[in-house]
Amino acid sequence: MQTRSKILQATLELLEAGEGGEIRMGDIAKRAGISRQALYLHFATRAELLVETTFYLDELSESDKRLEPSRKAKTGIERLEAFVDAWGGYIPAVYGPGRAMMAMMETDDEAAKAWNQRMQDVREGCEAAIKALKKDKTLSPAYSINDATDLLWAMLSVRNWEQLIHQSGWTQKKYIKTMKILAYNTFVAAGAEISKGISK
Amino acid sequence: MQTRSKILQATLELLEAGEGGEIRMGDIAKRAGISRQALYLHFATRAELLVETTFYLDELSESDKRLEPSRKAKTGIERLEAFVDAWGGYIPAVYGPGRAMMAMMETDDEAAKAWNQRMQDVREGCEAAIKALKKDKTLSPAYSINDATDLLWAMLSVRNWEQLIHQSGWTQKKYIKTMKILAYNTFVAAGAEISKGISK
DNA sequence: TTCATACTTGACAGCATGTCAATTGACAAA
DNA sequence: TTTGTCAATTGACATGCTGTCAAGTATGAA
Repeated sequence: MQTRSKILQATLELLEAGEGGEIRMGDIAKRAGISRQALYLHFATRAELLVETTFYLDELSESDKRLEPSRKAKTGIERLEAFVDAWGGYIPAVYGPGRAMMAMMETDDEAAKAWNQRMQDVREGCEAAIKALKKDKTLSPAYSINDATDLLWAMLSVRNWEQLIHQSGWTQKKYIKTMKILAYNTFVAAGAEISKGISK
Repeated sequence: MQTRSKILQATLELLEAGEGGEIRMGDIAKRAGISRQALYLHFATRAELLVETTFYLDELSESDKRLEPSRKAKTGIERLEAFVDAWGGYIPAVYGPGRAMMAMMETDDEAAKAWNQRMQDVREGCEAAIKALKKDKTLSPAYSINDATDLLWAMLSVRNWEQLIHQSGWTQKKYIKTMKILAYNTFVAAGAEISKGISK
């Protein structure tokens, strides 16, 4: 049972560092200090290994704890901001495995389903924030709940993060700060009281 | 010289239809009605073929003509809207080849450079629109020119379109309409006169 | 001592890209 | 008519990856 963890750990490390190109099964084996075949004793396919790696990552980083402030928020505005903080702050960690999974989506149905499931969870977070705004009557009248959810989901997508960080060279801090402003300006109805978190 | 066109046409057709998985060199050859090896007589690598296909597509759809209304716009606000119309309307056509190119970016430097170059062109379009707003003093004070450009670029990215159309199931019409509203609300300073184009 | 379990070693099939060499067929110029 | 060139064909092959298979090894428990 220890080998399994060694494999997952090695996979994670390679994916996080992984600038140049694809990570091969052989690379992971080497890093974990075992034979390539031993990988297949624990994970039937590359896709399965990647999926399990994302679950492993969730355990490691206690991803549900990150969402606590968002769930505890009193107002819709606070909830929106807390969610941007929580998920936006988690993206850098998911990005390694996520990139690999997204690359596999073209060819591998298994991987596609797994990744889409995880992204659906994020959508639910978006929806909860939007609904909290709606409940407070601070949701902008420009969008329905569904449209606002879709839009927020797209804004906070891994691809969008990738674009801003890697193509535009933004820092993580700038990303969070700007996404908060953007989310606020987009979804909070004009005239709603200004949240303290948004200062400047 | 005719074979070359047949190849490019076949590639385009396959990429446009291409729902299921990757398009192989053999598939393209079959579709074009020639041998797989003949492809390599015209294009050294798969990456090169894809790059040339995007240029071919530009010719076919007279992509520069699409941008004319944007360049001719009198006000910054009009220019922003026209640009969203032009590029947003072109995305469905680029998406087929684009998806293939983006998938190759992980592994192929050549493809990555070519696609990034094309996306850089889009960025210039974004920048021009933002600068036009700035010139009119209708750019929202929340963002610098660079940040606004990066943000608009991300909003109008192919990935964002993909997310909204394929994950959220939006129609193209809804996409254009909503992106216009979003761009307007985000980048146009409060108090600036309302453009006719944005009506409902 | 015996047996099961986890791992290793090495070979191999499948499948894609890209290369190479020999051949065919058409068309043009001497 | 002959010769040369050019585009395309055919078929074999190297490479590099994933995933499979079979046989062997080490460790620890019964």
